Amino acid sequence: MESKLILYNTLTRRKEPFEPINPEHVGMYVCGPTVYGDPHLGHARPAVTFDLLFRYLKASGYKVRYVRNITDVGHLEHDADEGEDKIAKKARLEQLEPMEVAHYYTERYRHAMEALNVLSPSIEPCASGHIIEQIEFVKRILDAGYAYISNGSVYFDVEKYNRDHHYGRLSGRNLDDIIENTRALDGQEDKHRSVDFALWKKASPEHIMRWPSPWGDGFPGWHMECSAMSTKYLGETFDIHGGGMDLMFPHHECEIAQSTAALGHDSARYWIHNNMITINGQKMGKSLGNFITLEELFTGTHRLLERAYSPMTIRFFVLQAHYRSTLDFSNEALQAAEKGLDRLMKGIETLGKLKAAATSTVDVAELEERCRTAMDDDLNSPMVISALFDWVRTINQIAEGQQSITEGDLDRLRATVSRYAFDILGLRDEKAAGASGSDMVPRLVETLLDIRQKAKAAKDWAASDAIRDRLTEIGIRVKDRKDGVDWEIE
RNA sequence: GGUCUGAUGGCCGAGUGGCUAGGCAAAGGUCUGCAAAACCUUGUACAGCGGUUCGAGUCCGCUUCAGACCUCCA
Repeated sequence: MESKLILYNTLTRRKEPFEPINPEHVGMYVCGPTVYGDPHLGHARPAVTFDLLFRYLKASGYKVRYVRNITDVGHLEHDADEGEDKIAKKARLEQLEPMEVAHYYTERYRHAMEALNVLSPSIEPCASGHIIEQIEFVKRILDAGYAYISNGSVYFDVEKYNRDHHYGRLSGRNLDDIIENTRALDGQEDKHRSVDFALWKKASPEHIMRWPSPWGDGFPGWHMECSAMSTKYLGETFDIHGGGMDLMFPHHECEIAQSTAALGHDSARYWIHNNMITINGQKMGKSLGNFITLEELFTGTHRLLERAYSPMTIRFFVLQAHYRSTLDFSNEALQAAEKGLDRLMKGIETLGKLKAAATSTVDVAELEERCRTAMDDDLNSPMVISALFDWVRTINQIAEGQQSITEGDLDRLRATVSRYAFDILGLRDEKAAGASGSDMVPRLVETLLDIRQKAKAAKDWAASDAIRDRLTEIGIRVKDRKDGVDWEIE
């Protein structure tokens, strides 16, 4: 397994060569969605980013076990309704069983992911299905002496932990700063200190989602599921832990503390964080009221949207920026992405129709080399796209007869383009996919074009143009080449 | 206030010491019976000031501005 992949590790704040624990296998855990609302543009970023990593690792020959959780237990709601679980709250408002809500939004999430051509992870565990594992994990932390029981809840003793380890090493904080700057919240009188966080929370009588535990009826704290489920499916040490940058603190910091307390060491070796999507330079967020759901994006039904954008446009838009940069949303940027993607897909269609020649004037190996180097350098998908665009130009030049390519080179070029555009970037030719199923249309078009060619040969421009105009009307663009005619669906 | 990012041409967005990123938009041209498509050409972009260096968008310092996290958040 020869790989030169370099990944930026948030833990060390630098790019490091990726070396899996087991040379053949990679274990990867990514924080998935909380299923109490529709998936939005923000969900697309980590989903596509880690899909890219998943795809690239697989394409590089690794056997990858990719675990992405579904948070269906809900987190605590601190603002309006004290201590009420988010999903329970939603359920109460919509008069549904909490699991009904979770199931509904899980399905919505999966459909959106499918539309974005995000591969299904190897395992998609939900928190509610792993209560036992979470209770066991809490017990281990208690046994290790880094937690305390208080009035039916279990809290992590951050101060004690920090005496033996460094609480804040992922996010670059130290405990004194955190203590100084932590806002005092209501309803936390059971905690010894404000920085302590809940491992298990006692359920109030009206709390719907509850499970029995050694400490009484309650529910797991919101950092617990990731520690418990990653350990269960990937082991006590695994390769990659991913998620959005906003989860770095406190979520991932607490995960590290929990694992270190229970296991004696951090479980993940490479911590990878994707940056946020912004709207007019501002973070997209529920509280800001400026978030756009994926459904709204696909249908164009949001006041900020000039029109609908296809799932592939969104995917391409995300891939055109490096995952560690913020990506600013705008109609203009999305429309540019849409046109760019169109150009790329048309280039690939043209590639499929190229004819081989006796000699090559192009260096096919260059593309593979550029793409691999770019991906190896911390998943630089914009550079891959840039290389592909350069080759679209070359492909068009070949189609125009300005350059030539041999049969062998053509095969290699097709394989490389397909590998990077489809297998690794995960793009999909939506138009071609929509038109497939029957070859009636192509045959019909070609028949008409044959007639037109005869008319052209006879200089019957009226007939020739009539055929072309009628085809244009129904969305088929006729392209006269040097040595014949080509066409494409508009 | 603490911690941490970032500021690139009309727009989006790569690039971390010297070599054209790329896309979109714009202008001119080529090809064509006319178109379309495609191709070619065109932009003295790196927030400001100072420093290091033979050489800086790229390193260092300061300034200004913006954003994120510190509270649920992808």
